[in-house]
Amino acid sequence: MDAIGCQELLMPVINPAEIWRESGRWDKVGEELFRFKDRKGADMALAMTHEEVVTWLAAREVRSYKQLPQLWYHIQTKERDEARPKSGILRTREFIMKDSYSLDVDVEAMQVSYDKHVAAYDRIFARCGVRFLRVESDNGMMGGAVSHEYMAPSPAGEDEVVVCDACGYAANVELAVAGADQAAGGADRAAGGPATSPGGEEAGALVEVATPEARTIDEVTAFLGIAASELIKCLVVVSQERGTIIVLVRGDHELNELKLRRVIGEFRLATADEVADSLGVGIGFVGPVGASLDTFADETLRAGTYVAGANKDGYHVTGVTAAHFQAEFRDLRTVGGGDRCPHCDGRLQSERVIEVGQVFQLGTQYSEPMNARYLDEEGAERPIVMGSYGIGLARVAAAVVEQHHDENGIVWPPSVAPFAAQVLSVRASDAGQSELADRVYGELVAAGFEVLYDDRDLSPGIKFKDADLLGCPLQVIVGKRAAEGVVELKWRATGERDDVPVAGLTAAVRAALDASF
RNA sequence: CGGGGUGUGGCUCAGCUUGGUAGAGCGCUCGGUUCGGGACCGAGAGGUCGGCGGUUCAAAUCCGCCCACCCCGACCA
Repeated sequence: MDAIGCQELLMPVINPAEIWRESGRWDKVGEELFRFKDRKGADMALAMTHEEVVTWLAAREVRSYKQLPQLWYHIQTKERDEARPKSGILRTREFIMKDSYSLDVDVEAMQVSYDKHVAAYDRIFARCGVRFLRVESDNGMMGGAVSHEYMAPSPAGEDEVVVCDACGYAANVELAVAGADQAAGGADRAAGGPATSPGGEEAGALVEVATPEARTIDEVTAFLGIAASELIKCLVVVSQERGTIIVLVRGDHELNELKLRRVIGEFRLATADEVADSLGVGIGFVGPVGASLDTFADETLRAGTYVAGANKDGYHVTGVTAAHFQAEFRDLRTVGGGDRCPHCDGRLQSERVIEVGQVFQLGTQYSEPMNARYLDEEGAERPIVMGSYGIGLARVAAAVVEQHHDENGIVWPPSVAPFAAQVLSVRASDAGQSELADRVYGELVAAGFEVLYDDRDLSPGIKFKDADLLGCPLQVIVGKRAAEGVVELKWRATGERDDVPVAGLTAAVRAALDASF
């Protein structure tokens, strides 16, 4: 952060509600924001992130374009009232974040600050030993336009991304798009299947078929002997802004609620009663053809011929194409492994990941409402253009451990190891060993290394196992050759050991750590 | 908020089905032996069985309510 010109600040955890009201997030973020009242009854919040504080500060400090750009960062506790803290240290209600903020004169300048952060983050994660993907992401409640997430592949992760190994396209499944892929769709099924109409894209004949008691995708595919990809999945949702509407995705696809939310705003699934009231049909037999509600369909359904609910209890219709119903086509489905890359002919792979960082181009999302403005060269007042950039420290630690361990425990990369080395005496009850171990520990500390010392009088097996478990990059073992002034230097990562005279130990440790960078 | 699970020495758990004097392993204490990859022998200490109420001659065990924690989902920068 310092290397790209950031200044470190310390910002308050306790925020007056006022600044959160100014930014609009007091009402927008909901229960995730910890709120309380002070003794005077004034609303307060525990900051979950610091855009408001930064913008408030910028509004008071920045007057002129000559003061820009500014890059500010801090490393601090953040608070979020998570609905369900889980996964060890991956999702907690109190956590430490490094976050920084850029203040610029315009979008082009902000892009420069953004690119600086991307470059710095690439270096930071590489140095921490984290294998990561930088993926396109959703901005969530942050607002703004462009956003990327830093994702560390790990089965322990809570997020999922898709990656094209041909062109490098990578995106969070929350917003990933897939290329058109006719092959998997209903249209190209071999003729003769019940879903295929001879006319292809033209509106062929609709045929009503009795499908008693076949409501779910599984039941209908089993009953008709067709693939799920030949069905239209028909969901009825209630939107705050648009009322009750129909949403269509292909039978083998999943609705991406985030994508739909971007189209229709907040929504929930309709209850069976609501479906019956608005369409007069049971929930398993709803279809787009002849339905009286506004309809949104996933792009995939533009092509192909499908089976869909007949809006009549106990019946489905076959031969349904896009020409048979009125709908607004949008990208609404969740992309997964095996889908076609939107940018090339490659296939997408999906991967579980730990989100370790995220960068946002905020634009004037905060500076406009909070009046953070400057005078440009012409003397015109303009809003500051902002970016924000976060790294979850505990998550980095978790990702490092998930990616660097073996059957014996953690294998810390030297850059992030809590201690560079662990000194242990094999037999603490042996005066010679203890004295030498004390001396070695003292010398290493004096030489500026962070050292952990296991001087417990326990059996050697326990001490070796514990040292491996803790995973310091180097172990200095003071044992049977103590009398000769020789100790053993062991590399945790490889298990490689060298006997080293105490006189050369400090130099050997320094050389070993230098070599690992 | 919905679904599932678990609460028994410090820790991990058995016992509950079929009610009848509360157990094991690890850890801990003391003595002795051992000592380069989680040693061994011997002797000990340690539990209102999550809480409240009920059934019963008798409840860790059966019933009801409550509490806490864990997992899955919803949710989530």
